[in-house]
Amino acid sequence: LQTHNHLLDVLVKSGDLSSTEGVLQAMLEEGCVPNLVTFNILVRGYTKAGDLQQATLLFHGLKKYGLEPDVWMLNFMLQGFFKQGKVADALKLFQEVDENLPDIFSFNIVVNGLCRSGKAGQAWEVVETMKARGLAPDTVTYNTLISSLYKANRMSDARRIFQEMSEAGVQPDVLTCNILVSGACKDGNMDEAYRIVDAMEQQGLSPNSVTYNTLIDGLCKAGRVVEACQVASWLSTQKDNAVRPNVVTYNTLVDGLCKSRMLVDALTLVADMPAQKVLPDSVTYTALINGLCRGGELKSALKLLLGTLEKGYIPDAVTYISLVDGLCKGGETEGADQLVSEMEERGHDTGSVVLSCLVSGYCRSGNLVRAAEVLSKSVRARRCVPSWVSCDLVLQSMQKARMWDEASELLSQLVEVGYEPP
RNA sequence: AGCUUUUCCUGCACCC
Repeated sequence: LQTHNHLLDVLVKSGDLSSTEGVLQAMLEEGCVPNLVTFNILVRGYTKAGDLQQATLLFHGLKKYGLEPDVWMLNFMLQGFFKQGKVADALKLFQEVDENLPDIFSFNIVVNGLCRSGKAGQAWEVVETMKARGLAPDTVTYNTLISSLYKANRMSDARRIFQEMSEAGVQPDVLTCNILVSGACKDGNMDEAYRIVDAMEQQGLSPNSVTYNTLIDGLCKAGRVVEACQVASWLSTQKDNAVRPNVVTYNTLVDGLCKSRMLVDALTLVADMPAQKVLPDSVTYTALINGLCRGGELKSALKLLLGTLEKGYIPDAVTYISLVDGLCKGGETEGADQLVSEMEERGHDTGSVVLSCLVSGYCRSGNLVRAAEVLSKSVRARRCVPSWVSCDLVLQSMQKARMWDEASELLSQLVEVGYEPP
C-alpha cells in the first residue's frame, strides 16, 4: 500500500494524472485496498490540475469505500478551491464540515485564500473563529496576515500585527523576517530593510536567498541599481549555496538594470549567467525584451525571442505579451498581429491582456477600424472578456473621429458581454 | 504508527 501510495504521489507531483488510474486499477487487482492517504494523493492531484469536479466526486464518493474524508482531504479541497478563485465553494465546504475537523492548516489555508482574494475582513473573522475554537494563530497565520497587509499597502497595520505576534509569544521565523524586509522596501525605507537583515544575523535567523533577493529588488525599485549589483556580487563570493545568486537574483537585477536604462549592463549580465551555472528563464527574457522595446530596440527584442526559440526554448505567454505590447507601442501593429497568431498556434491563451495591447496599439496609430475589428472578433469568438478600459478607449476614439455608426455597432456587441458605457 | 496539505523574493497591457 505504501509503495503504491508513494508511486501515486510521484505521478501526481510530476503532473501525470492519467497514469494514476492504471495504478489504482493495479492496486485493486492485487487486492490492495486504497486507504485515505491514497485518495488524498489523488484529490491533491486533481485539485492541482484544477479539476475540482473530479476532486469533489472523490471527496463525496469516499463513503462507497467505507471511508470518511479527513482533515488532509479537506485541506486539499480548500486549497484547490482557493487556487481556482472559487472562494464561495471553499467557504461553503469549510462551513459544511464538522466543526472539529478543521485544524490549524485548514484555518491557515482559509485565511490565506481570503487575504489573496481581497477579503481581509472575512479573513479576520476566521482568525477570531479559530481562536474561539481553541486554535491559536501560529507563525504561518501571522506571516500570512502581515504579508497581505503589506501587499495592501497597510504598513502601520502590518507593524501592529507583527507587534501582536510578538506579544502573543509566537516566534518569528525567516519567512516573517523576509516579509518584514519586503514591507520595509515597499515603504521605501531601505535603511530599515538593512537593519532587519542585520538583526536576523544576530538572532540566528540566517538570511537566505529570498531575503537578499527581496533586498536587491527593493534597491532596484528605489533606483539604487548599482548598490543592488554590489550586494549581488558580494553574494557571489559566498560559499553557502543558500545565499548564492540564483535565477531570481539575476532576473531581479536584469529587470532593475533595464528599467534604469542600463541595457548594455543587463545584456552583459545575462551573457554571464551560464558561466555562473545559472540559466536564464522566461522571466529573464521577458525583462530583457521589455527593456529592449522601451529602448526602441524592437529588432533586437524580436531577435532575442527568435534566438531563444532556436535554442529550443519555449517562451511563455507573458514573454509573448511583452513583445506584442512592445511592437504595438512602436507602431509595428502588423508584426504584433503576426506574433499573436503565432501564440495561438503554440497553444497560448491570447486573453484580455493581448487584446488590450492590440487595441490600444491600433487606436494609437489611428486605425480604429482594425481596433474595433479585433475587439469584436474576440468578443464574438467569446475568446475572452475584454478589459472595459480598452472598450472605453476604442469607443471614445471613434466618437472623436465621428464614426458614430461604427461606434454604436461595436457598443451593442460589447453590451452583450456585460460592458456598461461610462 | 508511518506515507500526502498551509505562509516569503523576480517579468507583461489598460486603469491608477
